Amino acid sequence: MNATQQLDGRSSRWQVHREERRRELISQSRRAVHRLGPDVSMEDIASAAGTSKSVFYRYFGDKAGLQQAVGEIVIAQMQEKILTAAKSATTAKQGLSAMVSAYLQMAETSPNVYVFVTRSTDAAGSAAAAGNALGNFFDEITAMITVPMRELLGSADSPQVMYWPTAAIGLVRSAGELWLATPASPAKPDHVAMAGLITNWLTSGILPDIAAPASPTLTQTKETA
Amino acid sequence: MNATQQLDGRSSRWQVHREERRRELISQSRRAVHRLGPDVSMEDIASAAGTSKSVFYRYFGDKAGLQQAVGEIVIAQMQEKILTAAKSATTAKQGLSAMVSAYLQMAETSPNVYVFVTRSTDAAGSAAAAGNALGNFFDEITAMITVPMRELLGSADSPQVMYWPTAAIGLVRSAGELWLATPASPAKPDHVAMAGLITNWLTSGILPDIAAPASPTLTQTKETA
DNA sequence: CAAGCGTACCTGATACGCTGGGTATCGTGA
DNA sequence: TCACGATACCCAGCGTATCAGGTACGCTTG
Repeated sequence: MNATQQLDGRSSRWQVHREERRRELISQSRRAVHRLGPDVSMEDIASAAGTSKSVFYRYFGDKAGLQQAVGEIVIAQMQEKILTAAKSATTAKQGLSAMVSAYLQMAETSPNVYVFVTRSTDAAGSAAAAGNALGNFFDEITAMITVPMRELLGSADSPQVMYWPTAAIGLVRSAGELWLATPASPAKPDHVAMAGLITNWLTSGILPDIAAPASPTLTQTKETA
Repeated sequence: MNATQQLDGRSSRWQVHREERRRELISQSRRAVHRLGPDVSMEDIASAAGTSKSVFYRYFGDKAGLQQAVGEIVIAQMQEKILTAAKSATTAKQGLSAMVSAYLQMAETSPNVYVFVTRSTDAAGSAAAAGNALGNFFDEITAMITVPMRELLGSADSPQVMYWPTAAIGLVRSAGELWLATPASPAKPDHVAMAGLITNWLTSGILPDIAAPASPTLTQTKETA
């Protein structure tokens, strides 16, 4: 019971060390995944970090914990970028565009880390848990949409607030991953153009593109305007 | 060289049997996954089908092969439902709505099978292959949107045709899985309402819901009208 | 033409290798 | 003494190898 006190010098001495070490382990993991791919084993991650598995299991519990820890770092960096962009944004659409752009940039920075962080690691069980515990990674991103949207709409439990943020993330994710996997070519949109396309699809849907079969340049212009 | 002929009756006599058996194994697998969850081992599937692993590996190569085989059956059933609904559809939006509805119904029929079929089984490797080889399951569904869309727009390689179908599937998938995982409550939209919401988001985006914070009923009406 | 043997292929089962996640044991340093 | 960290270990699960049957086909031969 006195263990809850944590006032023992022999305990508190480790606190700072643990936090520091944890950050270091996460950073090393990120590098290892970036180099070795999203399917790295815990053992390979550990040895790439110059230590052994037991350390990682002590710090993160299991592999899902490590994925989540790395994911939080990645999200934090993304969030930072979004917040600076949001300062100059006036409309909700501009804020959304900033998020899409940040998402693409995150995935682009290291596809391996992106996949690693994104995979849900099952962990859950039989039924439809796949949708619910969607890895906690997307949950955090979803919250970044849900919160502003809720105060924009007022109603807290409308189907829009309940489902649209998740739906939007799904669209961004799918389109982004395909874009990421597409080999470079003249036809491939660049980062900005892709973010514009996606943002327009989210806000206005596909009908405008059907009604007026505009050139991609036109569509892109519509976004930046 | 005469081995390429393959006219030997000792070989050909198995053709019909193999096809029949294969269908039976897929059907048994579907049942087994439905009962035992999406994480069933090959051994459990085999014993549930009254046989042993070796048969399954002979017929499907590996687990990914089995997943794909089951997936094709599921897609075929879904496609059948869509085609009948598409006969009475006149606008592209109605066709889209039919697809969304069919997708939701498919997932709803057996969440376990849905998850089993949906999971990509990695199989791919290091880089951004996750987006490209998205399991072949979503690829087939994507094609169901791409083909009509291409002839509607004319241009075959516009970014819209390249990316929107995948993006749309991503939206449907995310929203559908969250909807599936949501416990039943008065606030939860039913099948039809959810399909209407999703279809509207795909065609018109979220702006209409923001500009006029309509009640869900209104939004739903807009779709059925 | 018909009996019979060899052939091609399928079936189902068990045993095994291997990888990878997660745990328990034990030595070590402040 | 206590947390740390490395090694050894366990276990599940995928995929492979091997083996003993079983049955229709087809070619040969009397």
